[in-house]
Amino acid sequence: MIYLLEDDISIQKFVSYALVNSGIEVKVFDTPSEFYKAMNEEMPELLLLDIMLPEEDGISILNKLREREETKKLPVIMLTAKGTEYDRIIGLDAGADDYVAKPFSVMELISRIKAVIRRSEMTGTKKSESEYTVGDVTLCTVKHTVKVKGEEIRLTYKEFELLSLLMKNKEKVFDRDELLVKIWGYDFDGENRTVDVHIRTLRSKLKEGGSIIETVRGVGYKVKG
Amino acid sequence: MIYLLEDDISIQKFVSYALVNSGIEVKVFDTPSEFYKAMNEEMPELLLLDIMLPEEDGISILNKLREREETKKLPVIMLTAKGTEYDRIIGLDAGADDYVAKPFSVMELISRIKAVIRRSEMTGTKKSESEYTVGDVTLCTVKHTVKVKGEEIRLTYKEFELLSLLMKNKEKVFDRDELLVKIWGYDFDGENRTVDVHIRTLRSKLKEGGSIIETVRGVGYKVKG
DNA sequence: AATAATTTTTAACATAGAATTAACATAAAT
DNA sequence: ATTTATGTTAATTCTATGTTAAAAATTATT
Repeated sequence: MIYLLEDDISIQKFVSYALVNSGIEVKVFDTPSEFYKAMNEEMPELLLLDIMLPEEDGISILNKLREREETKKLPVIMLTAKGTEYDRIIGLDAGADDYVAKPFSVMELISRIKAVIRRSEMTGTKKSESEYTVGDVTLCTVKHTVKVKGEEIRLTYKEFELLSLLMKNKEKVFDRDELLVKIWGYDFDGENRTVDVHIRTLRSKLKEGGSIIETVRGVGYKVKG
Repeated sequence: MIYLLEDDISIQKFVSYALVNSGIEVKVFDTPSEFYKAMNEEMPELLLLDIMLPEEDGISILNKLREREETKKLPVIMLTAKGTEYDRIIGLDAGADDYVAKPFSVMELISRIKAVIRRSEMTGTKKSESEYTVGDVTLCTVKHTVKVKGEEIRLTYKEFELLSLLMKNKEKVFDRDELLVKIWGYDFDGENRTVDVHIRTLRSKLKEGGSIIETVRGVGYKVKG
């Protein structure tokens, strides 16, 4: 779950459309107060924060977040109006993890979000957050490695993403279209069955560990818990 | 992690921008009291200390630091207002490791910081923190040397920084943008592929040792553990 | 200041590796 | 038994990275 704090409606629409299409959940807030309220209920994985906002500017919000222990390490990407050097500096100064200058492309935003999340998983050094184990299979997002009974398995990019998504959400069934959107992106217009082939190579590469991936006939695939 | 104790906002911004761009973490403090509080929680690698401060001047702070056993050897660089001979002398006298006169350039500051840290690593004789070995490759940040099977390899600045970052974080995958930010700086707006070329020359210079650098297809590079 | 040497970056092309498709095989459901 | 969904395989297409050399920028030298 990602939070977007942005008052400009057109950007709100653009961003949430882009993210939802990429299988990323978003909650949008117009004002800092709404955002603060939500933060007390559920913590997002990442915050997209506009610099120019009503009530209170983005930098000030960021500073507050960095002061509180619970939000100190929350990954934040700043959305800056024109990518001016000044915005850049103060954004970074306050400890943003990245910044994106408007106007930005969907692709750029998505890849930055993914990169920041990967990095934050890394620096968190919370093994718990970067390492997932199911049965004999252990996956580490930081090192980008997968081990089955201690033996390292070489996976390609898509294979890794696929396994990683399934393992992070074990027990949950993903249908093929969902997987396509989340891993291949909304603009992928290829065959559905591509997923099957990847599942097949995954199972075969994981050997004994391959049995953690279950076929849910008529629906899709899941990793059993 | 470096601490900056400085009340002038423009210098705060300038310095932290410069450091973050060079992949150095900074925490900024406006007042001595904030700084002292932080010192009890986490000790920095180095302190950038302005001479003119509210509450208590820099020289006095430095003297206090030198009195306490835990902070006796903390590397300190003084920031002096005009670089007058007078400030210079008392700053050094109190045991600063270096001083930099405002206004200073980014490059100057960075290189001084690195020099002071390098020296302090040296006298500390903490081999553990200045020398890294992976496979046949040994890198020493103090001497700024790299050896493969005992044979010394000449690396350029960027090559060294790159190898050093990867070796200090072995197993961790860095994507190209991350490497660009950490080594080239935030404002580098060149090609992504520049990284590849440096990786290539590194591998080739390291000969047999080059195999410690792994390509993680679709993501970036890492040094295998 | 001019020149030479070195380092860094860009750009173009080559290649290895991965993703996709399509065709056929097999197993589950009706 | 027939239909439908998934498994399997291998050829094809596409993409990321490797590689090279030249241009640009930086630094050292005269």
